[in-house]
Amino acid sequence: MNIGEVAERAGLPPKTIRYYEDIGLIRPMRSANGYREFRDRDLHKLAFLGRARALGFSIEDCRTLLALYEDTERESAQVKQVAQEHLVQIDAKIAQLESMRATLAHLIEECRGDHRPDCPILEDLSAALQ
Amino acid sequence: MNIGEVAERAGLPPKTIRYYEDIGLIRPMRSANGYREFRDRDLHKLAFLGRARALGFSIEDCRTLLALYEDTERESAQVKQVAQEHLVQIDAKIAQLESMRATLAHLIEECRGDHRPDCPILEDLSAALQ
DNA sequence: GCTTGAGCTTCCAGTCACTGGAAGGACTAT
DNA sequence: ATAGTCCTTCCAGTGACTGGAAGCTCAAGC
Repeated sequence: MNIGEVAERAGLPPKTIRYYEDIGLIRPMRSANGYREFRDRDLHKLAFLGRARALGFSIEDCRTLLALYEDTERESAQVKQVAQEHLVQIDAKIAQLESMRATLAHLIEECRGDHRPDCPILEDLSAALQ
Repeated sequence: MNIGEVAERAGLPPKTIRYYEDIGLIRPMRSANGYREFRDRDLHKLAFLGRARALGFSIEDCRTLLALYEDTERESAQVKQVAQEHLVQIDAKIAQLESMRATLAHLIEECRGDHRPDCPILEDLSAALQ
């Protein structure tokens, strides 16, 4: 398979696939013409990466997960730990966004949003000292 | 005020304040020795920026909000619109994270996390191809 | 055989909002 | 005079791509 076909099937842009090769996540073969030649195994890895990225794992986490995936001697505890640490990060981000959301939604409610200049949103932002 | 004091009082690192000057958000004066000389107005702006950034507004949004803040002729509707668009983005991010969280939490529950290699998390990731 | 267009290659630069570090000048206290 | 802290500028790196330029390869049609 060339990069276009594998991109289609893995659901990743060709640019991203080249980038993943650059950083050593995959190692496709090369045809005589210099084109990358992807095998099923590469496609499978790329799909794995796409799914892991969609779950928000960092590239370094993906590297770890891929290594665990290829290691038939792995202990599932190792995988679970990576996933649990990621879940903690996700929860932290959600909490931060919820907090922003609450403040912002409150300010928006207070603001009349008309042609007059007085605005509780700007008042809040400008009252940030202390 | 020098940059150290204003950094302390605005709650922003000096590096960030220099960066904000670089991109034209603030324009502190200069003392004869080449040091930046911040006035109350600059401090106020920096605190405004810190608060807006803490609410997740992008730098470009901050630029807009700061301009509206300084424009006594503004209509509060303009401010409200910027804030509402930002709220939509926050909601989208929260939804995305909640979706990731749900999938990940489910997979983590399923995984025994012991010394054996079989792992529903890796199985899910590797089953990404249709 | 030639042309056209799509697909592939590499390389460089840009994104966003900083952050770290180096090299060196200015100020303060002893 | 010295030491230590604060300030300056400039350059490079972060994460994970993404856009674009310049050029090679391939398949189809005339």
